[in-house]
Amino acid sequence: MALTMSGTSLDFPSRLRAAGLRPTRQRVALARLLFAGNHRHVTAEGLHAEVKASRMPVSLATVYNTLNQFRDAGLLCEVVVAPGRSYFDTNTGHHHHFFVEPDGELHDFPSDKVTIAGLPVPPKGTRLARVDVIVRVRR
Amino acid sequence: MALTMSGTSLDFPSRLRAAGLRPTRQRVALARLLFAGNHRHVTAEGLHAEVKASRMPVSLATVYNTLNQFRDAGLLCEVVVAPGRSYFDTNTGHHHHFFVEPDGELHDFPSDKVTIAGLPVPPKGTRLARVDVIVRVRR
DNA sequence: TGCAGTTTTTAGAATTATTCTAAACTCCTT
DNA sequence: AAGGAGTTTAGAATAATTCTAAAAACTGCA
Ligand SMILES: [Mn+2]
Ligand SMILES: [Mn+2]
Ligand SMILES: [Zn+2]
Ligand SMILES: [Zn+2]
Repeated sequence: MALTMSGTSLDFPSRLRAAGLRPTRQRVALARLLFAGNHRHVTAEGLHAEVKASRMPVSLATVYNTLNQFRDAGLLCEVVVAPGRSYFDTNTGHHHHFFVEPDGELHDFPSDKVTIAGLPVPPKGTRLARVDVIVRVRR
Repeated sequence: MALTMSGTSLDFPSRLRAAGLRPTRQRVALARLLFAGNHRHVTAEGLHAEVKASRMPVSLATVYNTLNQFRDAGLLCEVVVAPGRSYFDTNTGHHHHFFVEPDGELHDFPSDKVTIAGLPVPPKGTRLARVDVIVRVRR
């Protein structure tokens, strides 16, 4: 019995190939930082600082490229909470966020306990893509 | 009987003074564009383009300054929907938004018909500031 | 109405987050 | 191993926003 988390494996090269991405050293290094443990909310700068501290540094341009590719491949989603502050979120399931100001921390909360009733129908000619709820809290 | 909308006046100098801001020509011009009609969602660039088309152009720096001051004074609120895209909203009451991608249009919908139940309590040491709901729709 | 003092405006430089460019490098198939 | 497509990278470029500091305008008071 392999030591894996339910539903995910630590074989990042395979997971990247399955997502249609070549498992390069850089992408595997970033995938490990992102997907080896609990769900995370990272900024490009933050992830770059982390990977720079490792034995296998990656350029900032590659961090941006990779985060965008992971998002486009559905491995991440992007959460915009403040002007010029965009987080990449390893939790791609339905959930919502607490945003703690002024620290800028972002915390998940499950959407299955939350009920949103009475949403109006989308404007003519559009269809629903996603509902984001951001609960802004202050210290 | 004066020709005013319920609850607001078109005497922008007075409204600015009431908000603690000197009624300069630039601020009055921008206030007229923002508050003379229905509620609006504007970007700094968009508002700058509008005022440039008038007889009384205003520098882009002043548009930014003024939008930030109006927001700080409670005359506007700021809505962030996409990376690098922040809207200033003349509707400062409780309400939520449709965001139409890829156009970038933002539409209000009233929050009084919407019920959000089951929100978890804010993290220890924080208290609720605001709940933003963004309904993302696509053409 | 004229001044003085303060606030505001402005052009342009600076900053920040992000994307682009194009040359060097790596991965994968044969 | 070679070839070619895909990827990485440093550095330049772009876009949104803020900062700087000098000029202009507002306001209260003479
Ligand atoms: Mn992006
Ligand atoms: Mn701002
Ligand atoms: Zn999340
Ligand atoms: Zn609105």
